[in-house]
Amino acid sequence: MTELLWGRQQPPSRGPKPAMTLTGIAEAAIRIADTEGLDAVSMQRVADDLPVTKMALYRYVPGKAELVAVMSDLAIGEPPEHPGLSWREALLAWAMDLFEGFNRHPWLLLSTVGRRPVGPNEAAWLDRGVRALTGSGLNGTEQLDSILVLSGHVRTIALQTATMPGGRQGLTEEAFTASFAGILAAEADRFPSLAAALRTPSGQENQGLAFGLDRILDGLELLISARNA
Amino acid sequence: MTELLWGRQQPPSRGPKPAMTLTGIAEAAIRIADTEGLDAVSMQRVADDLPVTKMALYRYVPGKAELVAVMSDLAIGEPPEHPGLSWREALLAWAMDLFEGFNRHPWLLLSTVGRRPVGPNEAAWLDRGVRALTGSGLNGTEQLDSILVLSGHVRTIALQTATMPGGRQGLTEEAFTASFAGILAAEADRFPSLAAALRTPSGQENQGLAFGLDRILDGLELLISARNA
DNA sequence: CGTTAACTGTGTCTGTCGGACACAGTAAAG
DNA sequence: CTTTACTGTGTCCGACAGACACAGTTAACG
Repeated sequence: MTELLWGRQQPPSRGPKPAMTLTGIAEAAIRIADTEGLDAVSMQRVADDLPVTKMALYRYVPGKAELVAVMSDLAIGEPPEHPGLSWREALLAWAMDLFEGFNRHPWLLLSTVGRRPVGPNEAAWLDRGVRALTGSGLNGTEQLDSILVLSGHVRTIALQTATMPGGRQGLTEEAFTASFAGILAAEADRFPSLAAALRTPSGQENQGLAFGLDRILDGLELLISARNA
Repeated sequence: MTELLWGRQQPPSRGPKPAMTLTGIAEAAIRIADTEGLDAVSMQRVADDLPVTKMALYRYVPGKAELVAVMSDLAIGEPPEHPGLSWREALLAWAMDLFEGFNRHPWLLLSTVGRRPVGPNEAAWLDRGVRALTGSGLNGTEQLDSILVLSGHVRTIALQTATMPGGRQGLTEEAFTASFAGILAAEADRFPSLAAALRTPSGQENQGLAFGLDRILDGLELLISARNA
């Protein structure tokens, strides 16, 4: 798995030249996932697009899980550079870039859940995040935990706002809030606090993202200030 | 879907008495998911455990997605009560309870991703969370966004630490960090900040959970203090 | 320059999955 | 006692991941 992700495969000397490349296969899979959703990515479907038979793919990829891992790392790509920013500005830009990446490929929210091998691009993202906190007074574990909180929040908001192609996410944002409001109007007495909170008009777009990032960064700033005092 | 979740189904008058109940089916599915993982929950598998034929289940549930929704809401259960706490203590307890719930049923981390209909128990959790912030000076949207940040962080940490039965999560925590460290040792020059951060010894268990919760709650306290000033 | 060995792409097959559909048995309403 | 609605069941289908054997192709080696 890690060998595939990091490109640690020596090219074979004998035998016919491979007609495809691993990245080519992954790019085809990404194209399908972008337009039709992650559920539409099957070995058969990817093979049809290349076009090649399904079993030919297994010469390049041990299984579907590995293909998803490769296409995920390829899709997130390298993190953008933002030189000359303070740690707070850099972390904010990092989080917004990550949010944009999740919006560009919403299926990443589904394919990158749980413990899994880290690919080179994901490692680069982690490196960029940690780099913003070097010299802040936080130790390495705290630096990693900080960007974990940030990325977790970005994921949370992206999952709520993203629209998945292919109907994996059956409800649109409006349908969701509408059905939620309807249920809660009928059961408002059972959930008084929640019903009251839902009565206040929601703010602008992506308010939840900015709100959480501001709170997290405020909390980090408090800790960093205490460390440097 | 919502009708099922909220028990809005009038019992039929004519015909034979149903031999099963929706909750009985969901409990069987929960038992399977707890011991063998979410992937082991198939219509056939649930039917075999009851025991009944697969198609009999479709008399109670329109499809598998609905079954998963029902079993998820049933598994998370009602939130524990913690009377007489400050808003910060109450939110902390709420987050820890949620973390415990995710640890009791790790498959909830997989079955409750993305926009989906809210069940009665999940609504109760939201209500308890929001209740802690009533009277804090935050408006309804901010209250909801606050518990969203907290629950998102709990999810993030639970996903990293939880061990899924059935091998859905192929890597143990040790195997993951070991492979990660191995890769990064070989490519330390490409990711210097990340490599440096990983060199510091990791702290005690669940440090990431406490770290993030402290930062988020600190940030919230800052905002609440500003509002009340 | 042949021979051989390794590698490629392919076709066939199996087991599992969710789900559609028709059918027979059963129990309550009229 | 008939009708009607509901139950559980058996059969069937298409899609899926993947195992396996096989034929064609190309580079290394004698």
